[in-house]
Amino acid sequence: MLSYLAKDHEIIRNVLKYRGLAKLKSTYVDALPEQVLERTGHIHTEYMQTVASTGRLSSNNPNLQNIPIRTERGRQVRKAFVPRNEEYILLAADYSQIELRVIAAMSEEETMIEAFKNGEDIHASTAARVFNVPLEDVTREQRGNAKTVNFGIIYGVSAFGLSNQTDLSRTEAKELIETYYETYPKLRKYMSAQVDFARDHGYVTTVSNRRRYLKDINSRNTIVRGAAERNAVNAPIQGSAADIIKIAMINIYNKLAEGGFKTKMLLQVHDELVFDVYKPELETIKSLIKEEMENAYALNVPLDVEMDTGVNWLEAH
DNA sequence: TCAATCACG
DNA sequence: ACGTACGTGATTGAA
Repeated sequence: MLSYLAKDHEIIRNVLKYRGLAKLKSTYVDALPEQVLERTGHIHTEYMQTVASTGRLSSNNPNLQNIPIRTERGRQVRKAFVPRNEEYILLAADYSQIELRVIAAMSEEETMIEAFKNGEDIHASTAARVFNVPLEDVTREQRGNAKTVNFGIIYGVSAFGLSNQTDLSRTEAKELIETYYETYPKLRKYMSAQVDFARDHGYVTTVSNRRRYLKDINSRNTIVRGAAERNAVNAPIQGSAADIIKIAMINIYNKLAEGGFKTKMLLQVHDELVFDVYKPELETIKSLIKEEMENAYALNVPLDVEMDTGVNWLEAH
């Protein structure tokens, strides 16, 4: 509501600005130095394996999966995460668009699979198709709207939700969603098949057969049932991505141990792994990690991993 | 103890 | 007519 009103009132913009700064100060700047363990000189997060209903990890005490990156002041916090000493460098390895690749693979949507096989910018590619323009004529706005739909689809967005998230009217949003499904017809089939499966069985599954039970899937309350139906679509996507990165983590852990490497795996942030790399091992480690992450699980689309190094976590992105 | 807010993917 | 995009954790302030 305040974001909505901000355009008309300076005081509301200032309230939001203050809150943003207060958040950074209380949650990160003040709190994190208190979390340094005296014995090691490091912050030690705790990973929970049985909290998130989709199979993701969660992180607490402190949460290191929500370190700021979206604002300039927030990025200054991320800079504080550094290698153990000057003989080491941080390496961040991210799965590129893993959830969209998973939904493309599970739905066997050929057009989207082809786009990934060709190494296309999926949001631009989607924009070109749904707005029916050549790839090189896609505007920033069109790509932005296509990106919002691509993400929204994974969550089961409505025309109302999409219009709130973009500058499109409800009617335009509805048309865009319809065109999207005409562009990627197997996606709609897949989503409705997941909901049907959930109605019959009471659960849905990921690529490695992790289940999420959906007790509300046959509820007579349309609101409650609608939420369960979105869960039926989203959980296999988010959960399969979680399965894949967990397999990669196990294989990387074993490879690091077998190879007697000094490099250590430090953090997991859902589609990203962060390593403290012993500099002489860097080139070996980079190819090892890329190989293990991209081949952790064979889908009918390629997985792509982007990596970068830096003297701090911000620079490694 | 809970809801609201806001940090992340 | 209704409500309206998934998954988390930390902090704050009121109940």
